[in-house]
Amino acid sequence: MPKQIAEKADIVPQLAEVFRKFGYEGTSLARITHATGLGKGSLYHFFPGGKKEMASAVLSHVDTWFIKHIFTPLETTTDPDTALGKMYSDCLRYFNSGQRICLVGAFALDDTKDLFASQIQAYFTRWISALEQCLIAKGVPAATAQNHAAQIVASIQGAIVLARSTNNPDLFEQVLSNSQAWTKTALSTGTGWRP
Amino acid sequence: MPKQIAEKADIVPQLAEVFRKFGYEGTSLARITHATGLGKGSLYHFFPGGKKEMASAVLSHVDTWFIKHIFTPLETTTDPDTALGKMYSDCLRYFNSGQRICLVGAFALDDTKDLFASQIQAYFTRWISALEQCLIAKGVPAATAQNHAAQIVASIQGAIVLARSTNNPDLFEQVLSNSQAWTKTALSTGTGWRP
DNA sequence: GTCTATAGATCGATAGAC
DNA sequence: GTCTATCGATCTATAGAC
Repeated sequence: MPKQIAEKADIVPQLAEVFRKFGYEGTSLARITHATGLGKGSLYHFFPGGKKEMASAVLSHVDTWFIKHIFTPLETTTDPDTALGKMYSDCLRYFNSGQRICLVGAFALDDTKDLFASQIQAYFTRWISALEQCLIAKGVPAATAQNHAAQIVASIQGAIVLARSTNNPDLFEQVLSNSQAWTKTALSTGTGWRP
Repeated sequence: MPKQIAEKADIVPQLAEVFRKFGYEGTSLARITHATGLGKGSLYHFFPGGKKEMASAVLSHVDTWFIKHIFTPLETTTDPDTALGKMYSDCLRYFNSGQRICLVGAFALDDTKDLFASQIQAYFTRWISALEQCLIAKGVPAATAQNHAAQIVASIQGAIVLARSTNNPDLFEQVLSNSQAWTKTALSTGTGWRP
């Protein structure tokens, strides 16, 4: 018989989906109790800091996932092309072709940003930096690698917006596919890396 | 002496900044009354539909601005390069180097999207379509023009996220500058439009 | 056209029984 | 650890005086 006792590790992913769906302000404790099946008493037992601590735990959970599956592989790979391909395919699955938003990016777009500024900043600077290292390993000049890394991350974030707005997951895959092709072929054009 | 009577045309831009700052859910009527100096009675006089009608009016206002300054020039120009340059510079100013968000894009990232689905979809499909026409006029093959148009719009939307997240407006300008350079030079590389 | 007063619901958070 | 009951604040929206 399964234990009746909830665990933080089980709750956080459920919280994540609620925050994803309604945003930080739109997420009420009533919606959380409904989604998790836990009363407010239980929630405040796990998260004494209330809603803010719940959202912060979700951001940390997201960050941990990206560190493991995206950032570290990019930073430590000896096969940049494969690492890049893995990033694109992992992002495609994680963001479910743009139907699942990036919570960190969404929080950045209103004053929720101020509540979680350091977590949001750390996530994106790490992503861009990891990608930059991988591009340098691939042979991109160090002077422009950061530019291109930012370009790629921006494309992914924007692709989520477009796919949701137009209700067209194909648009997400299209933008990522273009971005990937551009990254892949840019080094083999004779004149070297171009913007 | 200026008339004491408020006009919708004066209120909507003020509403826009409130929705931009706090998002749809985070925008309360109390915050709106504070920002506009108008009581609830006045607000409901102009917007009988309440908060939802206010947000809808803001989206229409944004859409009208983009139709005039961005979409129509792209669609009707006989000088594609100049039109593209104007789009980039207008976006740079409008989004204030990423410090001012795209309200349409922000609304698309949570369930607010469902409330304004048709307005959000119309905005982005028009933007991509206008850009596609301009790229075709520039000589980009019709088969790939839509892809590249989506890529550019995604970059701009993502650049807002990045600039805000990293608290670095330079990143916005960097991504837009890269995107522009890529668009500008892609046709003059001998092998034609890539990727 | 603008205001205040207020309704009725819901908000985040707490207290205390079990 | 989980629940219900409840607090005070805030929410959107309305009513009605001026």
